[in-house]
Amino acid sequence: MSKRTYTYDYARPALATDCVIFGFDEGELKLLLIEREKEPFKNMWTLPGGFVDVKETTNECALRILQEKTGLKNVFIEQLYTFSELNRDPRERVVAVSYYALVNKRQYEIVAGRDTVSVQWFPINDLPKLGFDHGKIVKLALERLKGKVRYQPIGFELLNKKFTLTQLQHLYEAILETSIDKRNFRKKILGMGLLEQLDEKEQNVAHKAAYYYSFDHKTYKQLSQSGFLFEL
Amino acid sequence: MSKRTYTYDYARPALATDCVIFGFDEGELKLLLIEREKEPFKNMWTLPGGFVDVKETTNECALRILQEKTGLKNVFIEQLYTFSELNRDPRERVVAVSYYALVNKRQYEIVAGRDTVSVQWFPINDLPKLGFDHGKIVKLALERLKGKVRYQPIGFELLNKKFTLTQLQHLYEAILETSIDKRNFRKKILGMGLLEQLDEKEQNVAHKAAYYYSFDHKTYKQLSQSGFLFEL
DNA sequence: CTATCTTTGTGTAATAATTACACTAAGAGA
DNA sequence: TCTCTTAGTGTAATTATTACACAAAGATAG
Repeated sequence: MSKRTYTYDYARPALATDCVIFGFDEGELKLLLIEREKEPFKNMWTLPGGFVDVKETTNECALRILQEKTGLKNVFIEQLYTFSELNRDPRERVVAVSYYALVNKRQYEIVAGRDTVSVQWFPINDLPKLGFDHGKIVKLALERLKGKVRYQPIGFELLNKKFTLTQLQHLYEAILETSIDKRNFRKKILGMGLLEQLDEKEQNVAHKAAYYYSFDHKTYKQLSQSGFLFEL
Repeated sequence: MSKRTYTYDYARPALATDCVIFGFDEGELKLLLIEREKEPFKNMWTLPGGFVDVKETTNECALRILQEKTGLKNVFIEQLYTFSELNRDPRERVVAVSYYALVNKRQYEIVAGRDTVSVQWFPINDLPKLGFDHGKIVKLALERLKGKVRYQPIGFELLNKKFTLTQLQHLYEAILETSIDKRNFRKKILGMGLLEQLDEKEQNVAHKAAYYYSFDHKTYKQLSQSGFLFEL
């Protein structure tokens, strides 16, 4: 492939995306980080990120890089914030559009891809020091997740399609960092009429088996169009 | 000034900012638009926007362009969303970081600046057709404003430092597109303890004069740090 | 100077939402 | 069959939200 260059009348910042990937496991919120293979921040942990191609949207870029570097595909992402401080990348001026992803950990194989030494889930309360300004991005993503999870049913992206009410409660407790009364939680979440109780129960548990439920996306879509607000 | 050019190994999108400017007057929410002097969209109404200089943050860029094109300075802005669709600008690939601004209309002189034929306030319910994808940006900004105004005291940016409770109520009614009960509104907003009643009343009104109030930013800061949530 | 007009400023009762709280049922394993 | 663990359930007390009407102020017009 022949090398070519691109010339403009004015200097342009490079444009990149970075992605904060949330998972949920063992009652804990986790973050997927990658260990960099190259400078800068070689062998340090960072968010997966990379440069935006001139023929893709930032959304497409975030999804592509997620797959290239971690093996994740078809995940739920939302734009978070655009970071444009002048020295956030030591190489040159890079403006980063950040995203957060909510991933069902069990559903995917994690693979260290291009430019990455390794990929690993970290508990949110035990993160390593991150390269670039990624600590700041993670902080903002957490705040956003906490705010959003209360009035939009996005938490379900972190669980299996079928889940028990206790799993769902633990998820909310982990994200919101509170404890929730079991009876009140069930009353409220079932009262919205958005969970469907399945005929199936947990298996291989050494105690009373819980029913599985699934989130009814179709009904939610209808209701939210007619002004209904999901609110926990 | 000699012309020079900038060369990179990979093609880069141009980076710009666009700003949705909200004002409030005569009980109505308004938007400040500019009429473009040049192609594309010559003589059409658009949001004030322009390209990011390689030595400024997008925040700085939005503030600079606001001043250059409309004369507004020192205004409250917040980042909204980054738009990166491939054909949003007919000239070339432009990624735009959008902002919204809340402006006290009375406090500033509006001046048509660089590249602008004229600048004008439009009622939010009677906007002209906008150039680029700016209609979409305005729609998102409105949604964001509606959501945010309920749990952050940002509405005050649209009013004078001293305002009457009726003015404040009308502001909320305009943004949220509802009507609010006067007594319940006052009970709630005064109950938060964030408004200070001044010794001054309205003047030159042909009816009972209302007391002026001001928002106590200092107390709000303290309270919000200790977990208090403004919520209307 | 009196009557009229407009808007301010105020309280209470009815209803709805949220919180606090404890025991039985199921089922695996010892 | 006993023990252990978690599932699943209702009610009363408290708090928040809603609905609603009239006297007081002050300018203006006659």
